[in-house]
Amino acid sequence: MVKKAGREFTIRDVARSAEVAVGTVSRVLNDHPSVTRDVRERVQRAIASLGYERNAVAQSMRSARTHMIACAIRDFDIPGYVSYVKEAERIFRAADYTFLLASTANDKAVELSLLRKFAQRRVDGVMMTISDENDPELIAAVEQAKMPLVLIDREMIQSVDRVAADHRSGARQATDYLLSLGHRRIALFVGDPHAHPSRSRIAGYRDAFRAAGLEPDPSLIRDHSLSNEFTFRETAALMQRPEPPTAVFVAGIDMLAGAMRALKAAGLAIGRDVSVVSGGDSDLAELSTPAITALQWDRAEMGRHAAQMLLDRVTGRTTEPPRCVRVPVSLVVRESCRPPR
Amino acid sequence: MVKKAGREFTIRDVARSAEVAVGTVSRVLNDHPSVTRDVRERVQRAIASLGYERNAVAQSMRSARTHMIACAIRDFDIPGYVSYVKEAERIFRAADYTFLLASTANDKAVELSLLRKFAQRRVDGVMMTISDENDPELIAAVEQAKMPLVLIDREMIQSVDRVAADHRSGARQATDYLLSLGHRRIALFVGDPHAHPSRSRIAGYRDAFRAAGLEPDPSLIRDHSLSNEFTFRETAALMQRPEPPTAVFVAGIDMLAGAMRALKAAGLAIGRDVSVVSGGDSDLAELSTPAITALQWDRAEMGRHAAQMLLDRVTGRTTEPPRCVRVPVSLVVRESCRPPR
DNA sequence: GACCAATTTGGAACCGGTTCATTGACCAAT
DNA sequence: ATTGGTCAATGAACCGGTTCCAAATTGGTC
Repeated sequence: MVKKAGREFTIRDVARSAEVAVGTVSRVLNDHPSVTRDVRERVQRAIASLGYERNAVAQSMRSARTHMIACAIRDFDIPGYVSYVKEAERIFRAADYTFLLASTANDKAVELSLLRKFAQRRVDGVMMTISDENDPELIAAVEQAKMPLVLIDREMIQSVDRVAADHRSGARQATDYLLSLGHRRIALFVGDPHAHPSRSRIAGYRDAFRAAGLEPDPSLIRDHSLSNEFTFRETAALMQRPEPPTAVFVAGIDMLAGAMRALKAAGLAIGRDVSVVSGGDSDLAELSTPAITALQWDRAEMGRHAAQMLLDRVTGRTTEPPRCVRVPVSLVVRESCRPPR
Repeated sequence: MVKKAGREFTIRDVARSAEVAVGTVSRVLNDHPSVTRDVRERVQRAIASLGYERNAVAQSMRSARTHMIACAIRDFDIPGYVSYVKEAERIFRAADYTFLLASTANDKAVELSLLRKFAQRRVDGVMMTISDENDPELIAAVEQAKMPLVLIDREMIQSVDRVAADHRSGARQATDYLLSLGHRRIALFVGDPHAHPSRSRIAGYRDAFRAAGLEPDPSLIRDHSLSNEFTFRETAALMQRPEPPTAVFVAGIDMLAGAMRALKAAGLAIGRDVSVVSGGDSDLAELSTPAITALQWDRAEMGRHAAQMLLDRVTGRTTEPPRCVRVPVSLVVRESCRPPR
C-alpha cells in the first residue's frame, strides 16, 4: 500500500502533457467520434504515461448520474438467499453499474438511514427489502424516494415495482401436503406478520386448512421473528406440550437450522417423531438425513427480474406504472414427512 | 416511485430560503461551532421545509474523500463465510463509512476490473481477496493501489495489511486427527494452490504426515478448484478407485456439500464407510447425521481486524509498516470420523 | 464614546470532470 | 477569389458542495 504523496493527475495534466485542450481529453475518454486518430493516440499515450485514472466523482458531479445501484437486504449470510443478489449484481455489472450492497438486520431504523444515505449518494436506483410494509414512515420513505426503487419479496406498496416469490401458494402446497398425510396439528413458524412473506405464508396455511374443511389451532401459528434463536426456542417449547404438533412447517427462509437444533436436542427424529417442511431450500435441507422436504423457487430469476425492472427505470426505458412480478414456488418432496403416528 | 420532475434543491436554494450565504449553510450542515443559534435554526427550518438532502457527490468532490469502503469477495453465498463481511460492515457503518460489496467469482479479470473501478470511484479503502497471490499483474495492481488495502485470507504480499485464518495449523490438526484414528489414505481437496489458503492447507497436511513419519499419496491431493461441482466429481472419482481413500478432508470452506452429494450418490455412509472432515464449519456440518467434524475460527474477529486495520490506515491513525494478523483455527470433533475398517 | 479583539457571516475560488458555443482549418462549388 | 459547409479542437462555464479571506457585527474596556 503505497501512501500516495502528491495529488493525483487530472484531465488537465493529461491535456497539458498531450498538448491538447481539456475538452479533447474528455472526448477521447468518452469515445466521442470527432477526434482524429492522431490526436486520440497522443492523448492515450499521455494517459498511459501519467497513469491517469478518470475520477468518477467529478464525472457524476457534472452528469448527475452516479452509475451506482444500491441494494439493501436483511442479512448477508442466509444460505442460498443471496443467490438472487448475485444474479442482480451480474446484470448490473454487465450494464456498467457499480453495485452497492448493504444489510439491514431487518431493522427499520437501519432501513430508513440507508435509504437516506443512498439518496445523499445520489445512487441511480435502489433494490431492497423492508421490515414492515405497513409502517407509515417506511411507506413514506419508499414512496418519496427520489430514485427508482424495486422492492424484493414485498407486495403491498403499489406505487413501486416489486418482485416477490409466491409464498402464499408455497405455504398452501406445503400445508396441503402435510394435511394429506393426515397431520392436523401443524406448527407454523414465520417472521413478523407485517411483511409480505409472513403474511402470505399464514394466508396460504389457512387456505389449505379451509379447503380441507378444517380449522388450524391458532396457538400453533408462531409469528414473531425470523431469528434462529426464536425458532429454536419455539420449537423446543412446542414439542414439550402435552399434545405437541405432529408436523412443523418452518416457513421462514432460514429457520430450518434453528428447528433442527431444537429437535436434535430434544432427541426427536425428523420423519419418525415429527414431520418437517422447510420454507426455503438449501444444502442443509437437501443433504440432511433424512432429506428435508422444502419449498423452492428460482432465485436467480428473481434477481434477474429485479435487476431488469430497475435498469428499465434507471435508463428511462420504461415509464409504465409500477408492477409486481410474482415468481412461482414449488414443493420438493423429500423424506422428512410421514403420516403421524 | 415518483419520477422527480425538476432538479433537486442545492445548498444555494437553502441559502436563499434562509436568507444567509452558502458558506453559512455549509457550516450548519457540518456542525461548525461558529454559527449562532438563531441562524442555525433558520437554516435548519429551510432545510426541512425544502426537503433538502446533502449531495455526497459534490461533497466528495471538494473534500477528496468519499467515505466509501469497497469490499470484494469470492462469492456471496458461501454459508457462514460472509459473517466476517457482516462484522466489517457493522464497524464501517458505525464509523460513518458506506460499504460497497462486490463479488469476484475468484476471477482475475473481475478482480482487476473491480480494483480499477474502485480507484475511479476514489473509495477511501479496499478490503478484498484475490485469486492468485503469485500473479504479477495482481500483485502489481494490489501494490500500486492508491488507497489503503487489506487482503483477506492472503499472506504473501508483504506490502499490504493482511488478515488470514491460520489454515496451515487447521489442516495440520485435521490431518493429525485422521492419522491418529489410523487413516493413511486421506484425500485432500483444496482450491487453486496459488492462493494462501490452499497452499497453507497443503503444507499443514504434509506437516502432519511428516511428523508421523509418513508420506502422503500425492494422487490424493486434489488441488484445482473450489467449486462444488469439482468437489462432487473428484469425490465420486476417488471413491471408485480400487483402493479408495478411507478419509476425505474437504479443506475448502464451502466444499462439504459437493462431497456429501457425491458420497450420498455412491451410497457411502459418512463415518461408517468413509471419514469426513470439513475445512469450514456451517449449519450443514453441525446438523448433518452424523454431524461433521470441522475446522472453525472466529469469523467475526476476522472481520473486526480487517475493518479496524483499514480504518486505521484510512483515517491516518496508523502509518506503521503493513502487518499480517493471523486468526487461530481449531478442530471441532463431531461424529463423522472413525478408524478405517 | 472610542477603540480593539473576538466572533459571526458573506462570498469567491476551488475540486475535476462534461458540454457547448466559438474558432480555425480545410475542401468543394460557384 | 469568395462563399458555404463540414469537421476538429479550444476553452470557459457549469455541477454543488467546502474553505478561507475579508467584512461586519458584537462585546468589553478605558
